Amino acid sequence: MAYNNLSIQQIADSGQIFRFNLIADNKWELIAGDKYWLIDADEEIKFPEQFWEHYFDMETDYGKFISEIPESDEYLRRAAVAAAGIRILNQDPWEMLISFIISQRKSIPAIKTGIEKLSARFGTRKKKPGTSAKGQDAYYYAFPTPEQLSGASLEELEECSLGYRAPYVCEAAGKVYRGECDLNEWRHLPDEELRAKLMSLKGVGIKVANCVMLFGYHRIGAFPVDVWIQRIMDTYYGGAFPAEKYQGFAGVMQQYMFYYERTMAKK
DNA sequence: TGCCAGGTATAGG
DNA sequence: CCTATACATGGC
Repeated sequence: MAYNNLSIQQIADSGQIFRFNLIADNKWELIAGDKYWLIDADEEIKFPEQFWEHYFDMETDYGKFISEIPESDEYLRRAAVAAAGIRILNQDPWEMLISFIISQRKSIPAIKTGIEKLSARFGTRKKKPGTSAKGQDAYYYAFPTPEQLSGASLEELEECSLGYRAPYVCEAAGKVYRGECDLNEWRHLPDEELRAKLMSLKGVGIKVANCVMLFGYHRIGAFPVDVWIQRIMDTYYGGAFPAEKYQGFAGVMQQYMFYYERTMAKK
């Protein structure tokens, strides 16, 4: 069966995930935590396990969100049409926390490089399932666990192009590994308390906290404001996006705008 | 080749 | 409370 509101390319380019890359014509490689999936976008999408179906949030109707956009908001309408295949993935809070700490003041390609270096250095090497790849290409590196990353020295972290963020990653890894920050327990917290917990970590401000909430805890009401979203708000919304119109799912609109604006900028 | 990147911590007013 | 500034390093 074919699915609604599902575009591999749009999701891979949406900025919510950093280990989802085009490796050949319509062939995409996706690594989430310690899992790997080689997707052939020429074929009809078939989820290899239930894990991936939930990961892609297939239980949620995104058409319903789009239908909530008023006709009067022409900009958001256009954005939603252009980005209608985006879904908010159910990613791992730990991976999102580290990834978005790294993301500050970095370009998306540079973020990806840093995460790959971290994974190659501290993550577990695993065989790629479902491919005939040979040699080095037959393996991938899982995202490092808190235990693996907390074992890294500050110097080793710096060698992964983390720059001034290395101490932030070091501290977060230690606190999570030692259980001072129980990211799974935090799943039960209401939004405000969760945000406060995240921001108690050094290197996590309001924007990174909102990204971890949106992408790692699936709090789709969270609305991260970065330079792109700020520019959009200034240009089209007089400085403030009317998030109250999208109670509980403003983060979906954020993704539509972020993707659309960046796609337009490339042309 | 320089400029800038999915921001944040910190100091000073 | 609010604003200005420094910050490491890669990618284009």
